[in-house]
Amino acid sequence: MQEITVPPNGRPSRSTIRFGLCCLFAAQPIKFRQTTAQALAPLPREQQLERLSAICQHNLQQVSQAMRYLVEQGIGAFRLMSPLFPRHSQPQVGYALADLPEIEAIYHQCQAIRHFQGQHDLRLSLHPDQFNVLASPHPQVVANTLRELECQGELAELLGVEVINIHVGGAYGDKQAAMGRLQTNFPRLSTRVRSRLTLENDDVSYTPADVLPLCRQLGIPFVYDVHHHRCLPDGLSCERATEEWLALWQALGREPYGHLSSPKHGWASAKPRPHADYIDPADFPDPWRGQAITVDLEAKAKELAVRRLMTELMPQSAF
DNA sequence: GCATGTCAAGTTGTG
DNA sequence: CACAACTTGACATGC
Repeated sequence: MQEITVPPNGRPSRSTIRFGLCCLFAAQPIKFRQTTAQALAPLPREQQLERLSAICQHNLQQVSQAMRYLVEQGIGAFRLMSPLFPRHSQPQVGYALADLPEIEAIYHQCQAIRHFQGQHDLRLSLHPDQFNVLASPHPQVVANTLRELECQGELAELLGVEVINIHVGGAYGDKQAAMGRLQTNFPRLSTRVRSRLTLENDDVSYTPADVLPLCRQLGIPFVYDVHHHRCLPDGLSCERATEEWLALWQALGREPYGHLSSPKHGWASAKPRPHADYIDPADFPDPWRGQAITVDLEAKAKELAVRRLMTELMPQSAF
């Protein structure tokens, strides 16, 4: 294992802003593996588990490499791929971790990751995908969501992941009713999931003005995606939303988590939603300057985008 | 090798 | 009404 040297390039080791990378790498040779239920289905159970076990080990090894790189670069947060353990909760080919043939090695890898994360103050998060809808009126959808979130919670505990972030989901023509269903379903989650769960504003239905009160009622933090807020504005200014966002996390004694990205086709385009390769420093919200927060950067150029924004913003005294 | 269609799952808006 | 977009490609198949 390489010796970690922080800071690189003579820059200060920590700004008050902690920047985060999402899931993947553009240039670094760090790749995650996957498999599909269809590919597994024809195999005997034993072979399915062998294959899954190998993929899990590969992915954990890649996480270790990713974390070492991030620490070297002064990048303080990392969003893990949600299918790190592929098909974990899938009804037909899903599995309990204890069933994997190499489970001892896997636990050992997890422990090493958790230890490294703690040693280097690297903040880990998970962002289970769009199929997880606690506000759905369909019991089956909610049941699938609960099952998947519990798998994510198990993973989070093993790896030292602090945040499991999801969206509220669909509106079904009545946002208040949908948010009520989410509140009803929330207590059905285990403590290990509830203690990590956060809700994020999206760009089609739920704005910060919707999600902030919901989070307050549930006693969980709000992840502020400022790009979504710009795509789907509400009565709240960025300043106001930022104040409430920070207050919520501070009340819980935790460091605020936000998301930032730039529009691929510019703000004037008809569709500002798709993410650009890099972050335009002008898109960094003024009210966020100087705050002790974590900002995940959603940019196609991945680690290159994080490094570029950090170099562009660091020299300024505001950081 | 390389190109291409497919992958568990939900919901919404667009063409 | 089919399909892309969403945090994001990688896998599996066929040539």
